[in-house]
Amino acid sequence: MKKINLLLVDDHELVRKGLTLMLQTQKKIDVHITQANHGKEAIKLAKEQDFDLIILDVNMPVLDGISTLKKLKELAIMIPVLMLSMHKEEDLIRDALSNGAAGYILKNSSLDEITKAMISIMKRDRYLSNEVAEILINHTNDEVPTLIQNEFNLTLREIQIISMLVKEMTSKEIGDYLFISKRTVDGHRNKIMEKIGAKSAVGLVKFAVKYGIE
Amino acid sequence: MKKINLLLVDDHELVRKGLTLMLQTQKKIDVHITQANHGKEAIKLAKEQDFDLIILDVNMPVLDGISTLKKLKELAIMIPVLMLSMHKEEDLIRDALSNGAAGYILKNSSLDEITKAMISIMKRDRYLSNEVAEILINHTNDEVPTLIQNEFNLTLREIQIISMLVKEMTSKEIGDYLFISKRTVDGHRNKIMEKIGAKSAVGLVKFAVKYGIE
DNA sequence: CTAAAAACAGGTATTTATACCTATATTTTT
DNA sequence: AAAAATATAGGTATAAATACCTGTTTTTAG
Repeated sequence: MKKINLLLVDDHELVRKGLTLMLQTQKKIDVHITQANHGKEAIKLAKEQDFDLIILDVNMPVLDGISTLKKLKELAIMIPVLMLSMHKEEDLIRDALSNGAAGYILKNSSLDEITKAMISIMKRDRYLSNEVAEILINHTNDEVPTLIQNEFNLTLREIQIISMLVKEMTSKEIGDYLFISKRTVDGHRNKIMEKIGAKSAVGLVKFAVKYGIE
Repeated sequence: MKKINLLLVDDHELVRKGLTLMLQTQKKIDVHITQANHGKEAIKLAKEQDFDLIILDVNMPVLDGISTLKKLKELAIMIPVLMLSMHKEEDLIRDALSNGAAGYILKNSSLDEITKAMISIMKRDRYLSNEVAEILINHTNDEVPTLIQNEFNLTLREIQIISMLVKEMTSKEIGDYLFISKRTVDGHRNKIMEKIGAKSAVGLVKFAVKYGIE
């Protein structure tokens, strides 16, 4: 069997090392592992190199798992993605699957389950761990709330402005950069604060950090 | 240096393997590791064998970390315990420390930090990671500042000011609350930004969120 | 004991943010 | 086709933050 070229994305060194060790001590599959700390790094690597499989942690700083998944689809990077999560929240699972994740397993999975998932996905099948499958079966179709858009109705422009404000840019600097008036930027900023319920730019920054807009 | 006989308690195989690998690939300390899945198993092992150190996950099924810690004290098992946690909730940290935990670190710790913590604790010192220490400073009025050393040399007053700025309070509001001049608050804010290298209050908020001062 | 750092606070000036107002062209939704 | 939301941007005014200056008192460290 051919060596699997795996991109492993998780912000915890502990988890990366653990999975690496587990995969090295089994004989079903032969894996070469490249590691990434967070989504941003993963995207950079996925653009440069050709992987057979990506294992993506759901909860990460800088760029979370779901956002990374979306970004990969945007970039038309068609590498199958296995999501790895600490939590079994239904919303996250649905969000991941509806954004093209090939599988979803929990971090308490055994080595056996992880390799099974990897093999399935390499064969272009989907894989859900039993626990995850059960959640989806029992709680039927409610909606898939996309993290920020649906909850706060932020526009792409607004998110762009947020990300620049969080880089410590002033309204004037942002305006100059985007070739729009400082006033327009102010307008966007105020609209954003209104939408998310922030009293000042401070609340805006907290919001941004919380939702991984950086 | 003598071999440390470590009992590692975590319900995630991934984390146990990861820590095992990490500890094997460093040379500062020599460790023999016994693993346990959850608190109940840990207590059984601790009664049978003599360990030098216990690393205890906070969130576990069957018997969680804090309960295990309590149970160990009840049984007069005096092995030092280093708590390992995914979350930085103040209550958990206080609960752990007041029940005799010798240290508390987060799962995103580096290998270096983990070994540092282990060495400290083996010397019967306490060890708190910076993130954890800052949570305690911020929410305590004037308790135990001796434990705390942070890399930015922030004073307690400065951390207090940060925590209020992050609550979206203005300099004037903070001044009124603390019965000091708005100017003094401005002075503190500027000093803080200088120390942490922030260009504006935005950078200050990002710093605060990153270090769990909220 | 002396020197350094921290906490305090006033002055002045400039820049930035916030709070209101207004309006128009474009895009999206119904 | 009409209505709603978005992105644009100007005016005016106030509040807040930032950048300099200056100083005193208290606390901490060498």
